[in-house]
Amino acid sequence: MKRKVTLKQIARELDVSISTVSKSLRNSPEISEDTRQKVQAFAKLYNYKPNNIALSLKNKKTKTIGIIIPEIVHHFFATVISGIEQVANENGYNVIVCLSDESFDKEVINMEMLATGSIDGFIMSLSKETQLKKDFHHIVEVINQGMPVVMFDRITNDVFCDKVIIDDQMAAYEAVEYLINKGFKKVALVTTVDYVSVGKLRTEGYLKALRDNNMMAEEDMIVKIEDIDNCSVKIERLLEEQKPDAIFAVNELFAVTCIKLAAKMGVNVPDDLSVIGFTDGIISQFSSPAITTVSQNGIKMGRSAAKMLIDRLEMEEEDEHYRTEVIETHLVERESTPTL
Amino acid sequence: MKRKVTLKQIARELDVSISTVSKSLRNSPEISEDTRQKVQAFAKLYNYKPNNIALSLKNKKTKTIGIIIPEIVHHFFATVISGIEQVANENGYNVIVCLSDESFDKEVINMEMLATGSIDGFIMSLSKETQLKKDFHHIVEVINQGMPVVMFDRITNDVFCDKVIIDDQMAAYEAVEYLINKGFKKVALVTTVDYVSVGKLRTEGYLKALRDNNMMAEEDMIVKIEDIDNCSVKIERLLEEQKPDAIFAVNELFAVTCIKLAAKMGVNVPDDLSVIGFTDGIISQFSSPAITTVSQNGIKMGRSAAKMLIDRLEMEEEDEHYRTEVIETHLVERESTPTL
DNA sequence: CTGAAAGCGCTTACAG
DNA sequence: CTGAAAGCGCTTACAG
Repeated sequence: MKRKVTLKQIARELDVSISTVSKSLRNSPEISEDTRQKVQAFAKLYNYKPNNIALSLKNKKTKTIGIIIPEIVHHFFATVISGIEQVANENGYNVIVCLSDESFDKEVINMEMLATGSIDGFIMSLSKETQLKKDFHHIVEVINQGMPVVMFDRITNDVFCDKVIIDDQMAAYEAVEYLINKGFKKVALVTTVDYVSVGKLRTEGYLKALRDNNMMAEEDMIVKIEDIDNCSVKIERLLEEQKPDAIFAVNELFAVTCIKLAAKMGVNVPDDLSVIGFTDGIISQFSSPAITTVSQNGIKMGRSAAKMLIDRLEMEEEDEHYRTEVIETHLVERESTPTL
Repeated sequence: MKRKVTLKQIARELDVSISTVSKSLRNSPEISEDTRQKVQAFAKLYNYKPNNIALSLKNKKTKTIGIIIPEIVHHFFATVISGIEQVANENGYNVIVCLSDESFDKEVINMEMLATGSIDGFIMSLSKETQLKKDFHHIVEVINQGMPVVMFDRITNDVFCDKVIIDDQMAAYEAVEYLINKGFKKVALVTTVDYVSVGKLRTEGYLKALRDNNMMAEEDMIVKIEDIDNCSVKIERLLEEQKPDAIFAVNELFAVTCIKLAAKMGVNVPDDLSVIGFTDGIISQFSSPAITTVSQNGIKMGRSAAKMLIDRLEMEEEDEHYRTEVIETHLVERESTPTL
């Protein structure tokens, strides 16, 4: 077992000073061609690599990005990480991932843990609990300490920082209008509880689309789901009692659940019922029928967030001007809506 | 903007030495009750937190685990990360994630990048290209430097280290035997190319199950898929020409693809064709019909891998004895196989 | 051209 | 009880 070699050891071995070794390896012009070559050859032989931690301490930057997301076993978030990782890698950054598990406390703990030196900046999406509590002191604090934060998807307007979002309201509006234009008269909504920012915005888009088309929004046609695990009853009741001819669901789990429950009740999708989901994930692609959905390009969101963060990290002067980037969405037509 | 406060600043502020501040905060008995309280109060007021990087350099451990996996947009791997993260968190560790993108070079680069001080140990699953090349020098090197590595799922026997796997061959054997016991006579296999270790083992399990039941393994009943994106032709040909009554697919993507293609050809699952997949992911759960599958508990594998790594990191003496943990699997019966 | 010194932020054995 | 010193591994302004 040969342990990692340090400058000190090389210096001792070659009988020169540590400074000389360091400078040689960095090709400083101060050093004679001769010693430089000698040192470099030796370093190569022993596979010397500078210690990242020492560099971080010295340079006061770690070249790593902290990501805090609610969960990773969720296609959309995995997709965003993938995008972040691409850009991070291209720029010599690493990525450290923490999961809040939708818990406020875990989000706070993770942020504090990372904020003390481990990373240069954050990319995050709020936990449900944080959105419910509307307590963002941990984020504001980090920003005040001079550490940049980029929020994506589940954001809040109460914190000033860079953001990457989609236009949730508009995207929902377009999806619902698409259904209306197909001639559907009873378009139901399956959405989240209101405190989830994106759910709320998508709900608003739904309402607006109905309004603009002179259709009444009926309370009974809207199902708000708190917890995916026991949502079946509510959806079944919707299908039975309201008999909608189309459903707009604010995520793909809701959409596929609607389709499965409909099938169980003998309601055929798309013949008797059309369904549009949100987030173009693996479920939408592979469910039968494949689900028409609002695509939300996670890779792109991740790449964009990483770019914004790195730009800010490598900026010369501080810039108090924050940007919000809106990633475009579009409707992916598949089998859960009629083809003409 | 109030920047992070350091021991030095507290010391200056309170007009004591840095050592005194440090000791006070760590409740050293050397320090008088009086100054200790004073220092602690002040530190609390200014929200002092020791700098992780400085601690890492001093202690020569970073309390972070490096994860290298082929991709993250893959339910199984996301699941494993989630399990690792749980145990890491419980033990005060962070998790740094790198993706090899199935590329040997990226795997090597990422390992070297992390190995130089950033982390205390690795948890990894090999990229396809690495398995194809059978070049593991980067892993051996890291281990020789004294940095522990735990491999999971896609492993190799050519490297000595801790491992977490399932018994792929046995699990496949059981799945195929299950089909045979149901009375199916023409059980086809949809698998990966041979160099993917888990694919190969599952293939062997399939062959053994046939053999043990006095059934002939026919070449035409076995489809080996290199690349998911253009596998349709091969599977369609299998369905058309061989008309299997059951298919064992070595992952859920293959399984769902078989079902979708069968549906397109008017072959009903499970009435005309039974399908069993592998890896109990989101696709198996939500596809229609839901897919009977060999569950491979990613969370458990992740937890176990993290536990093994942390145990080794916190072990007093070096232990040259490596363990291989086998996580149990079981068949989850769903709609793609007959119910009786 | 080379090396000693200071410093990044911390801890701890040792001296006073 | 307090503080100076050494050290983790590195870089760089400065002296010689």
